[in-house]
Amino acid sequence: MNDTPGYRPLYRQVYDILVRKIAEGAWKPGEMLPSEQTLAREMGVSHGTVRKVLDALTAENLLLRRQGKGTFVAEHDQDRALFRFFHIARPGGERLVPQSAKVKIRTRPCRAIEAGKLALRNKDMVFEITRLRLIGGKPAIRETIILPERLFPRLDRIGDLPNTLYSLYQSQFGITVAAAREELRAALATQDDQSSMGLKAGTPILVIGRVALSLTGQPVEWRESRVRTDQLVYAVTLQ
Amino acid sequence: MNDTPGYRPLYRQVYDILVRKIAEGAWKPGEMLPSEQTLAREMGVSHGTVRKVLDALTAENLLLRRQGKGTFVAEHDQDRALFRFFHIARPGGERLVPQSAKVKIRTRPCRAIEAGKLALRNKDMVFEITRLRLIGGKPAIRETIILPERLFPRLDRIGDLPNTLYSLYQSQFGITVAAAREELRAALATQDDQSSMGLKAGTPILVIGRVALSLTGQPVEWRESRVRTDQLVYAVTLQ
DNA sequence: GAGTGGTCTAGACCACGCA
DNA sequence: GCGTGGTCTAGACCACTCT
Repeated sequence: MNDTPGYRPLYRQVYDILVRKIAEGAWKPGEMLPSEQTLAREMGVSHGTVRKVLDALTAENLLLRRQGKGTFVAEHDQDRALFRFFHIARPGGERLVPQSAKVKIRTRPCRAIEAGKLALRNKDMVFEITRLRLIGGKPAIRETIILPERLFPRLDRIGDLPNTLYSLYQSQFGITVAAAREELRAALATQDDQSSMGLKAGTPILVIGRVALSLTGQPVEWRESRVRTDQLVYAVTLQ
Repeated sequence: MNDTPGYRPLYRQVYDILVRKIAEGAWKPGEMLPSEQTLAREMGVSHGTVRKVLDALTAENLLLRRQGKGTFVAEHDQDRALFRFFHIARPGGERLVPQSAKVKIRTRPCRAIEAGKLALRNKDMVFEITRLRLIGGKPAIRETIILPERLFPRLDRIGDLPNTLYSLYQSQFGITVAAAREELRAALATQDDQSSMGLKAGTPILVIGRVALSLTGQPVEWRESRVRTDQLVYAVTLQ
């Protein structure tokens, strides 16, 4: 019947249906899904098959299950989810929550490199957010964030952008960041880096480029973070 | 009855038994495990419980399952496993296999910082391996690798160290690297960096520190990689 | 006590690899 | 044709949460 896979297991079909419904907002972040029994009945499959899918989605941080309570759509401002995409830490591993300062937002046509990262056409309009992030009260990261205007209508009308943007994307625009690709390299602090973060000329900094992907795999944000790493590191665990 | 977990599900017990047996070398890397049916019978649990555990171990890259053939202990020199701990790539994502050059090995007492990373006592003996890594034929990474002598007896008697050390650890010393913690920061190229990799003074480089952990969570290797990132990046996917 | 997820079982049938 | 893993089912019982 189908051509690409030739055959799709039942649990795969159930998986796709649930992901699509979550992406469409059939259940909002934080809301409870129907129980396993109910889902199984509605979809005409067994308890075990539904369970396998719910377990997989939980492992992917898309759902949250609590015994005795129910299965919930994961929210970005929850516990560990906060640090899923934030990897700056003190050497040794201690993670700190950064504050945002000097937040600016403007609208402009996207540049070629941004069009490539975000799968836009040249000159499509984007929002450009720039901000300074403080760790322990001291300037530590300078960020530029590019968002397609089409996906975030009237973003610039929002008064105060919150510290954790991904919660905003999710609650205000129905966009859940499900994955990200990052590329890291070393560079020298520019003039702007130096004045923003109080660095001397010739200081090396860590530059992190990130493409954030939605539930459907669509690129929704391009971000460049310029980090001073005299007191901080980028920490990652490989398993 | 127990205090810490209070209760350990059956599948958790089966999981622990299998990990221990693999760590002890009951089955060597590349060898086939008994079939699901056999394991279930021997352990007195059901097919489904064994299956749940084997699936989990497969997801952790500890086992490899092939329909129609069997379940095998994963090897480090297999396909995707090669890149599990190697994240240097060209911008955009293309991964290249690095070559090793100028490999040197010596024995010495460990330093305080290494003792901390590897949970050694001060002055425990370690092997220090230094090497230059070439990507596309050009010097790109300078590495220092510290190994506890106790875990790698007579490592210095091995003539040619292979390009992929983790395969060697596994095949010659029965040590499987199962996870790693990395910390990245930016630094300026040292004199040695400059002469080894042909860099100018004041060039920023990426410094990657890594502690590699065995199946049992024991730290077995400390490594520092100094990477030129004018043509390369450190690429990571967050999910 | 009712409803939820968590564990565990027993068994059926399918798809794949190999001799 | 046999043995392997892969899928799917139906049902039992346990553990947790809330009322």
